[in-house]
Amino acid sequence: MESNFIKTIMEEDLKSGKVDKIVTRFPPEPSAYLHIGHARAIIMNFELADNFNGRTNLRFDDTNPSNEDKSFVDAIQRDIEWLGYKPAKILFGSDYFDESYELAVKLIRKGLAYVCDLNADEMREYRGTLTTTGKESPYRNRNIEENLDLFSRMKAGEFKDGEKTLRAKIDMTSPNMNMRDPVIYRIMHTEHQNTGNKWCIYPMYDFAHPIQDALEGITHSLCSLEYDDHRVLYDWFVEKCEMEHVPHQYEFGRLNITNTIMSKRYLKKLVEANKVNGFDDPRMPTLAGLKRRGFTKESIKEFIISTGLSRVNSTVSSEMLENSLRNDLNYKVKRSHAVIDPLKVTITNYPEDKIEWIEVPYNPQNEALGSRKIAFGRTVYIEREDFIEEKPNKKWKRLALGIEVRLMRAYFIKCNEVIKDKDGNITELLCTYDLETKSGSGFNERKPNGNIHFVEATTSKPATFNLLEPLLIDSDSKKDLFERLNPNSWVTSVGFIEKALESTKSEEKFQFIRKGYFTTDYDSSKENLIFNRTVELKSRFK
RNA sequence: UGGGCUAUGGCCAAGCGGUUAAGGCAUCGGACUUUGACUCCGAGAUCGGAAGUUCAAAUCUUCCUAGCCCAGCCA
Repeated sequence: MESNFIKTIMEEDLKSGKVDKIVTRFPPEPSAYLHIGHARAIIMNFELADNFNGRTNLRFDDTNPSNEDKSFVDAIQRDIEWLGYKPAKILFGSDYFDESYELAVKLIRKGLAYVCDLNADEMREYRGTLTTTGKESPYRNRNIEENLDLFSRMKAGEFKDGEKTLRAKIDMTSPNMNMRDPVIYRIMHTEHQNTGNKWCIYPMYDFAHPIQDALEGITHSLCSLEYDDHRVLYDWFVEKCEMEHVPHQYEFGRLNITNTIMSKRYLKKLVEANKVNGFDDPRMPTLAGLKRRGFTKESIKEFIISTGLSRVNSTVSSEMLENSLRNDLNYKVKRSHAVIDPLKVTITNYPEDKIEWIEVPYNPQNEALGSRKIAFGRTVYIEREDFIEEKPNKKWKRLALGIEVRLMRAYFIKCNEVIKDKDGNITELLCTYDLETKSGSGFNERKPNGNIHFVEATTSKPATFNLLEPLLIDSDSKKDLFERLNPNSWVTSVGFIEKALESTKSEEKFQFIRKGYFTTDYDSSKENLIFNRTVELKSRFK
């Protein structure tokens, strides 16, 4: 990882002796699946700590049972494991409910917290606005005994939701809204995924988080920019609760990607409205979706690292993510032949029943991947887009009427005739091949007008290709999300793959030559082959 | 005169008073090529603006401008 401001801070803290070990934590709220934006937080927390031989905890931030669900904690754990990280500890905010209750009592005893009877509307009024100060709650000066009594009765369930809150007594005139007597405990008669019905009061994030960090010995508590002005509150709680260990919060900018929805709320809406097939739909920017689509953990790490870390909310172009996948897979993966949109070609001068098997390395740039044989015969399929009747210009490096191209790893073929149906659609090409031009023969008399890939008709296997594009197409507006959806985000095409791939297994990755990187989908089987196009190849054409 | 944060090529991002201002993505040239892929060469910024401090400033100061965040009993 290259230099960034947090890494610099850690180096300095280690050097000055402020800390002797870096301890970070990743604190997701289990209220949805993790997305690529979270990957920045995960990867930075783990990599930074690891860089200094420190450690990282996973702590589920489950202080609001109305949002959270066990299924999400499981999904989050799977994703982190997939990325290859092992938390030093797996914890829950709810593990600290007893301690935080005691600390709240401590604040009351110190005269720094009070039970408030204002309802939500009243509290909003009393809070003031961005430009006007707030005014003190009439309950602000209850005596300590009364506060203690009321708070224990809140805990005991004597009051209804919203009837009372516990608030920190700070400063209603502070220009920082967070300091205007923030609520630290609210009443919620809601069952918790971890603690069941033990509690009916739950701590707020601003109170719970610093305490948990302190209790856990976190040294560098990383979060996103919007918590910047919560930091004084964070420090206030650590100080007033007299925490032995003093953690520090550092904020970094969020990562956005062009054409990508990065909001939990929207992702949930897409799933709930059935606009996608669940959180792991291959079009989703969730880690689970990216995995299914074919992204590797290595590519995601490279992307995050290469994107850096700063105090700017950045929007990186999606090409950068795609590039990281291509870089990772280029030498790593088999390169095979697949025809996604087939056009039948008959080689009229090739024997009727003959099939030739030609030995071809899987990846000429990585011999370790071995080789297989590809078939050639009288009938083959090429990509429909690789043929045009009349060669439009000298740049056209594919087939055309009267033009000769090389079928990769096989022979030169020349197109002599185009067969069309009554609507004028091309249904078949009649070509001739030249025996002398066999690949590897050293034939050098003529140059073909390009090289195109193909698949032999009788030996190839039918396959479905999922051609995935961004879910979001309309970048410029603040329009409703559903109006910005790309109607072509998932186009399906039926074509053929070479025989050697017929036993491919779920998640196996390939480069289909000239067509892009593909991954065998979870639902694929030998009888029903399905591939997801992860990304296309780069192209200078067009 | 609410408060906080940010500003380096199209997009990210190093840089922390003295370097020809790293690198990646994108773009544009060119070489190579049985993938219009890969690879390889080559091209581009004086650092939001204005003043100031200094022998010397992207790096320090001041003012200005623009953008983002904050008025949940969400996180």
